[in-house]
Amino acid sequence: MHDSAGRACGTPGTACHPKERMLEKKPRKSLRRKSNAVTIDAVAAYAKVSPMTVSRVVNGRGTVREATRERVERAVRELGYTPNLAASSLAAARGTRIALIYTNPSAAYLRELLVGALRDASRTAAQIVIDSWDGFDAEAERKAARALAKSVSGAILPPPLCESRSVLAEFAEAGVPVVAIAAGRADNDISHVRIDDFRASHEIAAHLIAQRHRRIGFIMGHPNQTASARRFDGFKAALAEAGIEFDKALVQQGYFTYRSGLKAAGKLLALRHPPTAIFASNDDMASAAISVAHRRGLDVPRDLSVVGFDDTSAATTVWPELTTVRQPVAAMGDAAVDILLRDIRRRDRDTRMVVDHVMAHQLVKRDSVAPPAARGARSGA
Amino acid sequence: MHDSAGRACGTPGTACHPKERMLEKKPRKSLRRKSNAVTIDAVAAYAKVSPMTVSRVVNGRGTVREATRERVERAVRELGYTPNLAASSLAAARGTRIALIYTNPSAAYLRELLVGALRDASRTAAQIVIDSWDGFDAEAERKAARALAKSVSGAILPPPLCESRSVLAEFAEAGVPVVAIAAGRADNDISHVRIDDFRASHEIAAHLIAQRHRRIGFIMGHPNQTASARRFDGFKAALAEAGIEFDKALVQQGYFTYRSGLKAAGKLLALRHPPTAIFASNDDMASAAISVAHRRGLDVPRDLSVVGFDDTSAATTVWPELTTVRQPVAAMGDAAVDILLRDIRRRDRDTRMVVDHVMAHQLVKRDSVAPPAARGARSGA
DNA sequence: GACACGGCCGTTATCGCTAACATGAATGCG
DNA sequence: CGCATTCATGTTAGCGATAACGGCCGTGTC
Repeated sequence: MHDSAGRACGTPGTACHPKERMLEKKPRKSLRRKSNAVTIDAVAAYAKVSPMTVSRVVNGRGTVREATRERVERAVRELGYTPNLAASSLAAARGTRIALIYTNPSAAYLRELLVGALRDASRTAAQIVIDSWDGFDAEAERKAARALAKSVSGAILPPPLCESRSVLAEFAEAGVPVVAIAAGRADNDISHVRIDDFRASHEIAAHLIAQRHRRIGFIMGHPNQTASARRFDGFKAALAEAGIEFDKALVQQGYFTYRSGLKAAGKLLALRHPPTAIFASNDDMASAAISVAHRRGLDVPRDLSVVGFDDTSAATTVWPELTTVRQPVAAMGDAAVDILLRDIRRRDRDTRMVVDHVMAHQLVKRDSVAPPAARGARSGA
Repeated sequence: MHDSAGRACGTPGTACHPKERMLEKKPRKSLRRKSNAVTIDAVAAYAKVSPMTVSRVVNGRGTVREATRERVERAVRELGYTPNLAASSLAAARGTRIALIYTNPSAAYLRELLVGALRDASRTAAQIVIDSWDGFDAEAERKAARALAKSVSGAILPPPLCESRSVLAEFAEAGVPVVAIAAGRADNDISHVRIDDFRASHEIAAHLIAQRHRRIGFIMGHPNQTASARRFDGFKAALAEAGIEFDKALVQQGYFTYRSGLKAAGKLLALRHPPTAIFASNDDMASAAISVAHRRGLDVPRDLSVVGFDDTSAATTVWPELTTVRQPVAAMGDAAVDILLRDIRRRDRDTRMVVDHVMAHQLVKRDSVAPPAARGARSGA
């Protein structure tokens, strides 16, 4: 059936005749070779083993006798061998294509994620393909997921996509492993890379409290993202721990947009007893809060402290610069690719590998926080 | 000498016996395949051509009849084919790695550029490696360039790196083609992808003038970027054309940062005869201008119109949203990769290919511009 | 002592793609 | 009209690595 192979074997003078074979081995000179890099064959010859054994040693897979391993390792070292990633991932046939899908996320956020993902991808010869599903409705998303699942062997889903059950289901059905970035709660079926939103939120709220703030306004994140609730919980916990009564008049709904932050901050500052600090669930809304404060003639941080969340570029393009929580987004992208690759590789087993990778966040103190002014200072100014 | 090979051939029952070989050929059915991705063979079959022809079409190399090309292109589209990067670069043995280097650019800008570059890269099986040279001095840049030139076969340089003579020289010496993104003036030795800053600036200034603005403040861009001067020239040309006398008191130096915009706008609005509109050389500085206006109790656009430049995400995260000039940054990234690949491919000739690709910009009208209020309206409010 | 079993390592056949060469048709030229 | 050329496409042979499989050999096991 495989006609070229058949023909080759029926033809005299080819590989099928041992004697002739040896002869024709002579004119074998790679007319193709361009790179002068050392290959696995060179190492194999040097160590007097087969290329396969070298591969086993290099990848630490399979069983190799200690003496052999050492011989190979020495050869690798002495020849300065570096595996060709392209060849490796081709041969391993491990689908090496990973989708990164986004739907209108914060620009800064996506950029960081891409930077991270790419850094890892170029190390491991993985291929990132990005896809924008801006403005897709649920049905379109489902379709796109189904189509994409056919051509990639892994997918990275930043928020808010990672919360979409139907998209997740589509990938799961196709057997394509998925990593959710920064989803608030761990879903048991898929891998996650995230920070501990609760602890981070708790920390920054505690920072505000340590500066003697007692009336702290809170601007919530989008209700369809679980991270929002986590951040709110962390805030409340910090309050409770400090023995501060939770005042729900100081909480406003936001949607992670500058616009929504404007509205929420406006309401907060129009209160008869306005807060002395505002904790916004992301940097965009925190920027908006600063803008509103300025418009009302308040100085930040003297009259009002403001903190954000994420440490996106918005945090440093406003003035004063925001105190916020840094998410290591680039590292998260890196980690996501790593997890996916690992999972894809061990696809032989039926065991799907699910990891929940929680990364360290960092409280970044900048200029938007100060102790509250003495009572009456504002009207006196 | 090669003892393992010798042993194998002397051993009975192995590949050296033709008969046995034929028998074992039967059960040959790709036991290997794991990825269900669309391959070049699938496309070839669908388009009823050989894989080689598909390769030619996808890579734009060699000669293919127009009709055939279209058939293949349709097949590619309908099957959703994406070339396998690993296989491609393995076969071609061609360095297919392209560096994208950045030094602290606007986040939104880089993201767009990456998105564009990657889109093309995944189409053409190129591999993008990104590198950050944040905070490098001239010497460090030179060193990094030299090192990088050894491992990549092309480089994309967004501003301000594309203005660095020494970096350019380093790549040129190594024979690595370079594409400068959005450099203001075309350098004759390297390829460029940019918009016509002069015309774009002229256009948006004319828009302001058409709204009957006569006193227009201008915030300049960073003096070390040639695009800044181009934008300034376009502004002045529009003024001259409308017969408006150029008033240098209405021009302030800026540095493309929010912070510098704050200062410049502050000076402009503190003037005895403040402008009725401000033209900032980028969106960040325009956002700052809005912030300053708000702090002074001015309504935008009623009391002050503001326009920006670039249409980065900053343009839509402020309120009111900015009227600005849209640079097709993603498309520019795409184009840059394309140019590089084309150049790399025809490396056989000694002719270096230099192109100057000027892309179309677009005036985006949003809510930050209105005709100037009647004199005295502000104090009356 | 025959047979099963598992550690160690070699052979083979690809992975998906493309450089180089081969082929065949259309065209040019004297 | 024959033969060189060019154009358009197919064929062959790998690129450098690994999965799958099988052979050899020492160890148990009954």
